Amino acid sequence: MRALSKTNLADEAIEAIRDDILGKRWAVGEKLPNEASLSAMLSVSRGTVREAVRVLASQGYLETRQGSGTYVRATSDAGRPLTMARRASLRDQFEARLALDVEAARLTAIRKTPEIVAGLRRLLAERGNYDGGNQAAFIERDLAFHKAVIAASGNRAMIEIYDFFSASIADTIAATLGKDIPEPDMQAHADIVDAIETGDPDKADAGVRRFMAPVLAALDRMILS
Amino acid sequence: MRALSKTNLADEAIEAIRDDILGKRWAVGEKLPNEASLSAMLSVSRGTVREAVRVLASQGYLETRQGSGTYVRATSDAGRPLTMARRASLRDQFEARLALDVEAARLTAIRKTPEIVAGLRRLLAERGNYDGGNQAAFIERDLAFHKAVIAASGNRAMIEIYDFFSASIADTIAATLGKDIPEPDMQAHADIVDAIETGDPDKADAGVRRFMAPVLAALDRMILS
DNA sequence: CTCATAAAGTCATCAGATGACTTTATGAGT
DNA sequence: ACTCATAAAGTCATCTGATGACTTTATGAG
Repeated sequence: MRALSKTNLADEAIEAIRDDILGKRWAVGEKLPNEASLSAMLSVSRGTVREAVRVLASQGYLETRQGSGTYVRATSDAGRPLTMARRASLRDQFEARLALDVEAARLTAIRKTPEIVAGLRRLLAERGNYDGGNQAAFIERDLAFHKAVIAASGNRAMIEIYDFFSASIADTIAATLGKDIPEPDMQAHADIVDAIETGDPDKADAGVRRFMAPVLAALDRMILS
Repeated sequence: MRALSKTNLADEAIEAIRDDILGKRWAVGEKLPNEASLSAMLSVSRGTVREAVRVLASQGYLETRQGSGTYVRATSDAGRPLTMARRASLRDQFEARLALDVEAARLTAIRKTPEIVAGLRRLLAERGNYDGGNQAAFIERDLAFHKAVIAASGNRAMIEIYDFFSASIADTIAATLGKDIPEPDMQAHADIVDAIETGDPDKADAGVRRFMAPVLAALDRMILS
């Protein structure tokens, strides 16, 4: 390890600056030295410093304000763990997805509008029941419904994470499991929409759990067998 | 929306190039035009192109080989959404965290062992009540308890995401809010452990919601004021 | 003391040049 | 013809210097 940087001053600059951020050399909100100073400190040109700073800004560590300076936005390493979350077991991923599905259904039940309910009913109708045909297409239609529920919750953080998981789950299914997906429970799905329409978070909650339970049970059977 | 880029050619360049990558303009492994050409295409200087390319390389989309060229490494978008989740509002982040807290408490109630319960009680005792002292330290002790619940659930995916959010939330609080954190509800916390001990998922669920409700309410007040 | 204005500080971007590395073309020797 | 060392061309890596735009601070008149 190490010493793998023959021609890459910018990457070294990135590491040096990130280490200082993680090492709390500058507090959150504090201003970094200006580009000229960093350039001198690291013994690289201003252009190289700019490339490093822009990468760190794109990763959420820094924030640059023209005319003012460059500031620390976060001193944590968050964001990196997520690639690990994707490597968790499929069951764990489904369980995490369930947590989001439940909470989003609750929120949507509270924040619902007639338009939202109508949209969900339309998506559910389009989804239909699995007729034995193109499985990938059906999964996509099913996912469109669930994403719509999440989107209707209005919670951006949950939307992003759900996207992350659904993509990851779809990949895993395609790569490892193939056909053995449990039946989709149309009635449970319809119940969820009904609960949202009547504004009952607990019923929406229960509906989500009901439709997800057989999926998790099926996964458990696969793990045991 | 859009047209929010007064002084940020590099970000526009990043988007333009990423869109072309996502739009499969160049296949995986294919070589991009050289820096001078990209510079001309986008009507920006080479330095700006380099900043954009380096960001995309740091995100896994591109790979540069000195003397050879710049190549497409991946055309998928997985992993990117999470950086966006961090930019969601603090309330959204808390709500997402709640989803995980609830589900983890449920799972832990089902999968509990005497050792787990004892560990949680110990952490809760260490946490204590907020005595007006070092706030950051208290938040850390509080977080240690919640993380232990998540860890006890045994769900790796949720552990990783929780880490992601708690770090992000801690940063945001430190940077923007300062002192106005709502009271911690010790009784609700103790109730959670009790519910876990008796193996009652619904009670654990309710306990989590009870302790989190005032936090979300406080955030709503801040948004309104 | 207030506030408009000037000055200084800093990031954003550009242009040109040199070095280092990779790929391709060349051509002598076999 | 074929091989292969070498030259040439192409490309990224980095540096230097300069100008514009924006923000913050200092200034001074009222």
